Amino acid sequence: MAEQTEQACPINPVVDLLFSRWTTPIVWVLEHHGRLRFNELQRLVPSITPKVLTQRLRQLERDGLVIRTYHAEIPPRVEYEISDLGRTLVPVFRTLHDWSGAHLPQVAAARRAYDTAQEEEAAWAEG
Amino acid sequence: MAEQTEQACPINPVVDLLFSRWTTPIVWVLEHHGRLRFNELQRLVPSITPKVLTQRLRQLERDGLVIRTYHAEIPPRVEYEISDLGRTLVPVFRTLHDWSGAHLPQVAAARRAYDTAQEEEAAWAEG
DNA sequence: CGGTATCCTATAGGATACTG
DNA sequence: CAGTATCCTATAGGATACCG
Repeated sequence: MAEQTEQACPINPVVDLLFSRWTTPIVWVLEHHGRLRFNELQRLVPSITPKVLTQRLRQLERDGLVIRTYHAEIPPRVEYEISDLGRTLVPVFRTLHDWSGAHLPQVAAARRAYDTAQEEEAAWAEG
Repeated sequence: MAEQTEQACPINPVVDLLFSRWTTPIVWVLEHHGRLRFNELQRLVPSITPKVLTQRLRQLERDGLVIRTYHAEIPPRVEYEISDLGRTLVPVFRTLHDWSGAHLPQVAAARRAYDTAQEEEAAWAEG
């Protein structure tokens, strides 16, 4: 199935890579705060649980977007930072951010229009 | 939670809007084939079930990215097409596509490196 | 400190059958 | 034709507790 979906939409692989849940907040925070320790990340990415944070960080590390550095001290210290490859996402994120600024209000308006149309339709069906 | 995640990452809303599952293939196909009927869409978006296709199309219609036209004929005919707002996504998708071409190979290489490192570590622990 | 382990639930989404 | 309706399952992810 994945292969066929890929064929129908060439950006599907990059969507899976970059926009699975929690990945953008983590990359964004690392991009803006530099090196961070696990607990700092957990504080800066609100309401993420340690389990899920670990999962996503491992995935991002494997994908080469994030670098994990383990310092064998007592107590142990682990630092996460964005990689050069991860930094190539900055213009991508800016594109998305720009699109948001320009067009999210239109989306909000479309939703309002759709919802009121639905309500009117329901009211009409009612009586 | 959604609000806090938004604060941590300003592109989170647009990610939720554009990159929830199935939305990019649908928008992509509509963008490249023009007007399509429900069953044509179902054929062009491989392996999607009618239930899920309906759900996503309703969402895209509500968000103003897709236009649904109902022709009250027998048999009924419904056409879906991308809206002007939806067409503003073309440069966004191109950005993602360009990033893929430039950097997905690096991601693949990073994964191979990570996996072989893991294997070696496992082999070393084994003896 | 930086995670694991375990358990649990909620939701997305698949399969199948049916209908105005 | 263009969907609904129903049932079902798999997975993501939350809560909590624990560990080297």
